[in-house]
Parts: sequence; structure tokens; C-alpha cells
Amino acid sequence: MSQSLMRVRQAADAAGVRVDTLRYYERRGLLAPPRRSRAGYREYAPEAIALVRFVKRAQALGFTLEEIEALLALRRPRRGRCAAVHATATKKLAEIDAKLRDLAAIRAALLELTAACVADADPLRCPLLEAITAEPAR
Amino acid sequence: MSQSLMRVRQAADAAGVRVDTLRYYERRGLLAPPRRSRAGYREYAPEAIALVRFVKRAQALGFTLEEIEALLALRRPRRGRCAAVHATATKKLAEIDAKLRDLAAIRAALLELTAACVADADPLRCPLLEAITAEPAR
DNA sequence: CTTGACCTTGGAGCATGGTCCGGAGTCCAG
DNA sequence: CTGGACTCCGGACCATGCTCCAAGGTCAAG
Repeated sequence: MSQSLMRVRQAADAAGVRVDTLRYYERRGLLAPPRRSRAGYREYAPEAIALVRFVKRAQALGFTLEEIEALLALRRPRRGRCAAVHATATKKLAEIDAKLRDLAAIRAALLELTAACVADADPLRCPLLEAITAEPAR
Repeated sequence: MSQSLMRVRQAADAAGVRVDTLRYYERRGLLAPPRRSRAGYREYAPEAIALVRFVKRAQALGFTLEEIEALLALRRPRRGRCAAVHATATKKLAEIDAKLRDLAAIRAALLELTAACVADADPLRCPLLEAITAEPAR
């Protein structure tokens, strides 16, 4: 029944990371220690793979492991902690909205750039810098 | 006339970084060497500050300095390089779209989380992991 | 004409996030 | 019952991106 359990290599491959990375996340406390086989081998459940994939994607979005840990701590909020969770999540939401804006601005600039290139347009502006410079992030 | 030139401390403050960071970016070739005063002091034009701000924001979005350098190289495409610029920009656009999707997914998950928290809802799901796990980034 | 705040340089040091190593145990196919 | 592939562990090492330091030059104010 519990045939979906994977050993470290298989889990690493499935998650798109190296074996050592799984051990590193475990040491860091980011990934809960998986259960072990009789021989002491780690046996990962599918959820662990999902978590690692989440971590990698969040990292690609500029979050540090520490921030990601904080995000993950918001899972399954236990009653009594609602206010704190709410506050943290709200703060993070604002950050994310800022990132979304910046990313959209860069996207638009790149689009403009490719268009300009095709049209061989006037080379006196840099959409890329304008994109993000406009609003000084005050 | 050229009164908008800033020395390194002022420029760093304006860009929201440390003095050493400006020197580091210059050494790395990310920031063009500014002109110097007679005494050898760096004199930054406002565009340099804009560029540094762009770099910091792009970094917060998960781009490495190397990638940012590549992005910046797309500025002011010289004729003849159009095809290459177009290819690079298009590839980057796809990456950015992926980031936008992931970020939006996390955003939605956080929203759901705060809502669930308020409603003290069923603790059997983790929107955060579901958010990004759904599509295995194939 | 000195004091203090700024600037210069090269190079060392540091935090984050892995990545590799070596010696030893496990396990399965031939 | 042996070879090769896997696993374990602790600790050393590495790349990126800063960050700090020492020794010395510049310069405006008092």
C-alpha cells in the first residue's frame, strides 16, 4: 500500500534537486525528517516532493529559504494563532503585489524592446530602465 | 550645470545600497565606471542610480546579477543584432510569464489562507502547496 | 594648518545555499 | 557470495553577492 515512498535519489530526481539538497533542507529544518527504512534509509512521501518543488519555485521568485520557511509555517493555522497568521500573510501579500508589479513592468519593457527592435525604432530610450525607475519604490 | 552629479555616498543613499555595492557593481562590469573628479572621486549621473535601482528590484524577483547583466545588454539594440536580441528577449519573456503565474498562485493561496483563518475553516488542505504543486512545471 | 568627514585602492572576510568527499553499511542481480 | 549501485554521516569546500578593513589622499570648516 505505501508503495509511493521513495528513497533519496528517486525523491531528489522527482523534485528536480540533488540528493544533498534534500539532506540540507532536512538539516535546516525546512523539510521534516522523513521516516526511515529498517536499514536507516530515508523514505519520502509524495508530499515531501511537492514541498521541495514549492521551495525551488519560491526561491526563483526571490524568496530566501528563511522567508519560505515562514511562508510554510502559515500552513494549517491552528486556532489561536489566527491574528498572527493573518498579519504575516497580509504583509507578504503586499510584498508579492510589489513583485507582481515589477515583474509586469519588466515584461512590458521587454515586449516593447522586441517590438522596437523589429521596427528598428528610435534608440533614445530604454524601456527596461524606465519600467522600474518610474516609481522610486517609496 | 552638471549639478546633478553625485559622489559615491550620495549615490549609494539615493539608490538604497551601500557604497561598496556600487564599487562592486563597477568591478563586475554591471555599472559603467562613472567619470571622476580631478581628485579621482567618482561622480555619478542620475541614470546610474536608476540602473542600480533596477538591479536591486530585478534581484528581488529572483534574477542573478549575470541574468540582469544580460537583460541590460538588451538596451539600445544596435541594428544588426536584432535577431539575437529578439530571441533573448522572447526566452526571457517566457520565464517571466512563468514567474508571474507562480507568484499569482502564491498570492491566491495566501489570500485563501487568510480567509480560511478568519473563517476558522477546515484544516485539511494547504493552499500554499497546492498553489504551485498542481502544475509540475513540465 | 589641523581636524574630521569624505574619497581612493586591493584584498580579506562573511552569509546564504548548496555541493562534494570519504569511509562504511545495505541490497540485489548474476 | 561478490560486484556495483545505492545509502548513511559529518565535515570540508564552493559560488554568489556583498561587506569590511587598512593605509593613504582630498577638502571644507574653524
